[in-house]
Amino acid sequence: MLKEERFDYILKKLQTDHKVLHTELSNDLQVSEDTVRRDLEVLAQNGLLIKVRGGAIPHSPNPFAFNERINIHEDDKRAIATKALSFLHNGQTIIMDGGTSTYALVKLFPPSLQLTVVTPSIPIAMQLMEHPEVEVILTGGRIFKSSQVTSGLDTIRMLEKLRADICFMGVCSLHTEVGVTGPDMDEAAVKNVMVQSANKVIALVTSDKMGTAEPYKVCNITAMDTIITDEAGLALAAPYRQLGINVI
Amino acid sequence: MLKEERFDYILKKLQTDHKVLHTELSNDLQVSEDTVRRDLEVLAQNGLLIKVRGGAIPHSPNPFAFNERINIHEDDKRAIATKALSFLHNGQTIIMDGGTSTYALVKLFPPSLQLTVVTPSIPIAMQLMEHPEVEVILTGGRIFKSSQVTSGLDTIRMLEKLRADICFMGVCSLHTEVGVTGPDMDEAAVKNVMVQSANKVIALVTSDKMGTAEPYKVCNITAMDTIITDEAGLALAAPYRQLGINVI
DNA sequence: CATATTTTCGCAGGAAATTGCAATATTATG
DNA sequence: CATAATATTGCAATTTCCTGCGAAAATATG
Repeated sequence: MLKEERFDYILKKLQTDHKVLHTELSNDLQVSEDTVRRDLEVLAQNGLLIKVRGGAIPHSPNPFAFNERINIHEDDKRAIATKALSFLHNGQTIIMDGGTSTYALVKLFPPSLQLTVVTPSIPIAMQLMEHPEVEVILTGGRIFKSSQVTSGLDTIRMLEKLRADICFMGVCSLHTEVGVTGPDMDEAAVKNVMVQSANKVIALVTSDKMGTAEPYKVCNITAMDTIITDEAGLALAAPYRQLGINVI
Repeated sequence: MLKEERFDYILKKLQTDHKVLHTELSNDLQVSEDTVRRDLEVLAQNGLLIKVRGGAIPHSPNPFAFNERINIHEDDKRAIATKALSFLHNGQTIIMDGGTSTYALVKLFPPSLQLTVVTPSIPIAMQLMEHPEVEVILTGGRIFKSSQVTSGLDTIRMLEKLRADICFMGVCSLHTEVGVTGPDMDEAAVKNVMVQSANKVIALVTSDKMGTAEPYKVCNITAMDTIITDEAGLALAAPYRQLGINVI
């Protein structure tokens, strides 16, 4: 067995279990614990995990913002993303907002899908770089380390010039009267431009975001064409539907 | 059996098995392990696979997957990066070109360094997102999947508006007469703007890039203020020094 | 067709990397 | 503080890698 295969195994196990133990790995890989320890040492030096006594834990590139949230409503988000897939067709230009729901969506892109994706999100851009058919355009600007998106005037300027078929909106609070809101002024401004630059706006929201509001307004709720949510969210769908919004 | 047939077999096996071993290939192809090793050497140089101890693994489409990053520990690049560090001071605005040499440099940033870094490189942006003090500005534009940088008009426009203290140039060929050249037209145009937007230009080049040229011109060699290179590169320094360029 | 040149390939021996083991230090925990 | 678990270090056995060399095959050249 090649050393690289062990690395692969360790990293995969780390991703699913969120921790690895010397003893377990020694068993799984049929090598001594010393070798496991040395493997972890190498991986740690490359920033791929963090060694701790007895084993190792994952190293989120961005401490506790993005990668933490990603596992919280994993199933819900995947369900939402699966519904969203049916809106995508070859040749479209898509604006993909940042956030874990939209990230879950691009992870589900079938390899044959041909799209142009415009996004301010670095994780989404990275994910799509592995995709053979998708053209990726990253909006420029200052990086917000907590949410791993670019923001600011440059971002807005690039989006303004754009005309997209669909905009998928990520993390936002939805409220029938307050509209779509976010926690950051700059990001809210960016989202606002996204909405304006797309023919159709689809919000991906877990139920815990529905009926809530945050300080900065993105747009009116009627700017949304479709809201895709989870089981619990559907129970709250009635008032949105009355406004003519498609909730699925 | 022709060499090309062996290549074919190796690549096919690599695709199905996700790894190949010297011993296995030697058996399958009925040639010595030395020959297998030389074959893998050729394939690796053409970027078709990655040699590892005992065999080879596929060239992962995922850009900075573990196996790629791990081999970045080339001493030359780290030595170059270490020299470059001394040019950095708190408060500066830096343009950081893409490439493995510049990537090696940002990996060495001490945690206390306070900079604003403007870059078209996604790996560099990702690396710096983990840095507590560095402000990161990513230039927007279409992503070139092979080199992991943004390029195009939007990139140029963002860089044009900028005034940076230093620009660190990455992968480029240097030639005393032809100047600085690169393999891609768009990227060369972007690099050209980088050079113009910085007060001082520092090239990070391994010796194998010195005295060579590629199709697209970035700028004259005299636009470089300093060239940082490895041991072997210093031996080729004389003609550059005669032009008033600091070579270290 | 004969000869020269280049390419390919296997082999040998020394260099380097990998791995497991044992001895020793360090840390956690009651 | 004592004891057990875990880490580190040095070392040796093994495997793998690299280099130079020569033989054979392929190719070029007159």
